[in-house]
Amino acid sequence: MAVTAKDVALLAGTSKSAVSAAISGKSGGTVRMSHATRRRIIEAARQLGYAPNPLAQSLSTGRTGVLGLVLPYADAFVDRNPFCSRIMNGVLDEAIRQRFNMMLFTGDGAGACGAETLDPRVDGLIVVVPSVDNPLVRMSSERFSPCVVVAGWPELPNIPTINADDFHGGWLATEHLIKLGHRKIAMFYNQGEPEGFGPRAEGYKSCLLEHGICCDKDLLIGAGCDWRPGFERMNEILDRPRRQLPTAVFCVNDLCAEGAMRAIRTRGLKVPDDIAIVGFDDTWFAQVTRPALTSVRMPIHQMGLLAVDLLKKLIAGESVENLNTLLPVSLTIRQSCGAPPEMQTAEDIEFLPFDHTYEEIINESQK
Amino acid sequence: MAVTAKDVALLAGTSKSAVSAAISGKSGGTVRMSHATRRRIIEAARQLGYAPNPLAQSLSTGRTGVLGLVLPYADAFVDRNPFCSRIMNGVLDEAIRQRFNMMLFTGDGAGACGAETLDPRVDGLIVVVPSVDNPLVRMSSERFSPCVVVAGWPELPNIPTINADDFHGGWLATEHLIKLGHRKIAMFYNQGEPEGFGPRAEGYKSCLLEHGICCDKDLLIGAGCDWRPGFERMNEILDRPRRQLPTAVFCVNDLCAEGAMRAIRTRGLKVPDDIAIVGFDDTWFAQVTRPALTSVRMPIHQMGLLAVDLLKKLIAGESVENLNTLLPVSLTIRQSCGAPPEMQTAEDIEFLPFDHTYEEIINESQK
DNA sequence: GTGAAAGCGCTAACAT
DNA sequence: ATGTTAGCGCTTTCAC
Repeated sequence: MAVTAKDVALLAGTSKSAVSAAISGKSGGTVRMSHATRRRIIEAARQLGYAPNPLAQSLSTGRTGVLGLVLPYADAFVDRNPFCSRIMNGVLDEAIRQRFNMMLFTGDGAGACGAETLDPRVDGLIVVVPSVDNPLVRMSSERFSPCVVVAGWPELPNIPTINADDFHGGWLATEHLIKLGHRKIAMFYNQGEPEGFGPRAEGYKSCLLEHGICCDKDLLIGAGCDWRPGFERMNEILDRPRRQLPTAVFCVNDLCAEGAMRAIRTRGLKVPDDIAIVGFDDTWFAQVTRPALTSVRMPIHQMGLLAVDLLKKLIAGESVENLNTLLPVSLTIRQSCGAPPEMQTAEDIEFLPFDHTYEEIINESQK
Repeated sequence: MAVTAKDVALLAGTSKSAVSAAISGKSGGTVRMSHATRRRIIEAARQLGYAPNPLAQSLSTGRTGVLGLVLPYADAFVDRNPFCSRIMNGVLDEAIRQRFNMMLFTGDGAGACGAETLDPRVDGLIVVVPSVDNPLVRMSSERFSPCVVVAGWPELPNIPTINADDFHGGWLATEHLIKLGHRKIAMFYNQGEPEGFGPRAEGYKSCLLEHGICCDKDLLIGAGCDWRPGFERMNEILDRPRRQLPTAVFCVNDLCAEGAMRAIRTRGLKVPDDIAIVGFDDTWFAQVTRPALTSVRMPIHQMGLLAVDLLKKLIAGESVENLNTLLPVSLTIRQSCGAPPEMQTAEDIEFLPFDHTYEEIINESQK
C-alpha cells in the first residue's frame, strides 16, 4: 500500500488534519499552523514520497479535476471520423494546458447518455453528440455538474453550446456552385437532425431562394454523416433519368461527400466533370480524396478549446454571458467542383500537423 | 446530492451491505440473500434511480476500471504526430470495447513520469514514451499497478513491451534504396535514443554491411522524431560540397522525412530526382506529402489493441508468457524514392478512415 | 495554533 | 440468511 497522510503525520509528530492543511497549502478555515510545523510536515512528506490519494480527495471534496468527453459512438474516438478526432484534439489540448485530466465516454447510439454520464468521477462534461436530448439535460440539473454541448443544439434551454455557423456554411457552399453555373444543385442533409433539415440545409435553401432558383424537393435528400449514406443516396440518384440528374451535390459533410464521389466513380462518371461535389468540415480528409474536396471549413480545433474554457468557468461557478457561441466558417476551394485554378485554395501543406502550435490557434481565434 | 445506497436500503428495509451485494450481483462471500429481498432491493434502486458512486467504490475496492494512457508530451494527444494519434486510437478502440474507461496523462518531457503516474485512479498504465526510465519502473513495482510499454524499451526487465520490428524496418528501407541503385545513403536517427542509434539505425547499418557498402559515419546523423530536426539536419547537409552529398536519406520517421523534403524543396532541389527519401510509420501523413512518402509501415493500431489486452491480463493477475511482443513491418512504396510505377504500392484510398472496422483489424492481425 | 472526530459512499469481514 | 461494523484516505468543522 502507498504511504498515507497518517504515516506522514506520525513521522512529523502531528495529526492527519495538519498534514492535509499543510500539503494543500490552505491556511484557510480554522487551521493555521506555525511555519515550523508546516515545514516539518512538508519535509516528512517529501521524505516518505507522500502524495494525496486523489480518489479519497475527490470522495471527500466532490471535486475531481477531471473533465469528461462524450463522443457519439466508440469509433468516434478513433480516426473513423476526422471531425471527431479534431474536436477531441482541441479539447484535449486545452484540457491538458489547463491541467485538467480527461476521461472518455461514449454516448452509445444517438443521443444516448447512460448512467455513466452522471459520473461523479468528472467535474463536468463536454458533449459532442449529434442529437442531444433530455437525459443529458436532466443530468445537468440534477447534479451540480455542468456540461457544454459542442456541435449540437440541445432541446432544452440554458445549456451552453458551441457551434460553427452551419447556416452560413450551407450558404457559402451553395453560392459557390451557383457561381460556377450550376442550377440543379442537390443537397444531402443529415436525416438524423432532430427537426427539419438542419441549419446546413437551411443555408442551402436560403441561398437558392436568394438567387431565384426554385428549391426542388427531389433534390433535397436525406442522407447522413457517414460515407455509406452518401454512397447509397448517390447510387439511387444515378438511377434517375439523365434529365433529372443534378449537376452538383452539396453534402452534409466530407465523409458523405466521399461516399457520393465513390458512387459516381463506380458508375464510370467523373467528378467534377459530370457532377460537382462540395463537402463540409474540411479536415485533412478533404485533402486526400481524389479529386480533393471543396469543403466548408469550420474552426473545429478552436471549438474544442472553447468548450474546455467554458466548462472550466461553469465548474468554477462563474456565470457565462454568451450561452450560444457561433463561430465563423469559410470555403476551401479545391478540385471537386471544377473551379478554375485561380479560385482554388493553394494546396497548403502548411495545414499538416506541424504548424498547429497552440499560440497560432489562439492568435487565429483572436483576430 | 445523488441518491446513495443508504437511501435504497431505507426504502427496501434492509441494510447497506445487502444493497451492495444485490446490486453488484455478487452472491459470493458470506452474503447470500433470498430472491425476495434481492428483488425488493433492485426495485427500490430502480425506483430511486440509484447507481453506485464509482469513486467510493474504487476507494473501497482499490479497483477503478480505468486505464491510463501516457503519451510523451501534451501535443502528442493531438494531431501533432499521426503516430501517436494512431496508437491512441488503437488503445481507445480496444479499451472501449473491453469496457474500460480511459484517462489521459502526459509524461511531460523525455521519459518523465511524475507523481500523477502512480495515480490510484487507474488500474494500470499504457506508456508510450520514447525513453522509458527508472521512475516509471519503480512505480510499477512499488504499487501493484501494472504497466505496458508501447514502442519503447525500458531499461529494467520484467516490464512487458509491445514493439514493431524496427530493426527489420530499417533493413527494408535501406534495401529498397540500394535496389534503386543508391550507394551514398544517409540515415537520420533519433538522437534521443537511450543508447546507440536505436534499432532502426542498426537495421540500416546491418543492411549496408550485408551489401558490402561501407557505413560512412558522416552519413549517420543525429536528428529526431519531428520535422524540425529533419529540416535542420538536411539544411546542414546541403551545405556540404556536392561530392559529399548523399543521394538518399532514410529518416527515422515520416515527420522527420517531411522536414528533410522541405529543406530540399527550399534549396530548389527535387525529391526524388536529387535526393531520395524514405520515412517510417506510414500513417495517413505519408500519403499527403508531396511527393508521397515511401515509408515503413508498422501495425500501429494493432499495437494499441494488444497493449490493452496485455494490460487487462496483468490487471487480472494473469501471468504473461511473451513479455516482449515484436510485430512485423512492411515497406509501402510511393514516389519519394523514384521507384518505377510498377513497384509502387497502389495509392489505396481504402486506407482512409471508413474501412477501419474492428473486425478487419483483428482479421488482419491473425493472418 | 493544534488535534479529535465525523463523514464522503461504498465494500467485505464479521457477528447474529 | 440477514444485519452490523469497520475501514478505504482524505477534508473539514469543531472543541481544546
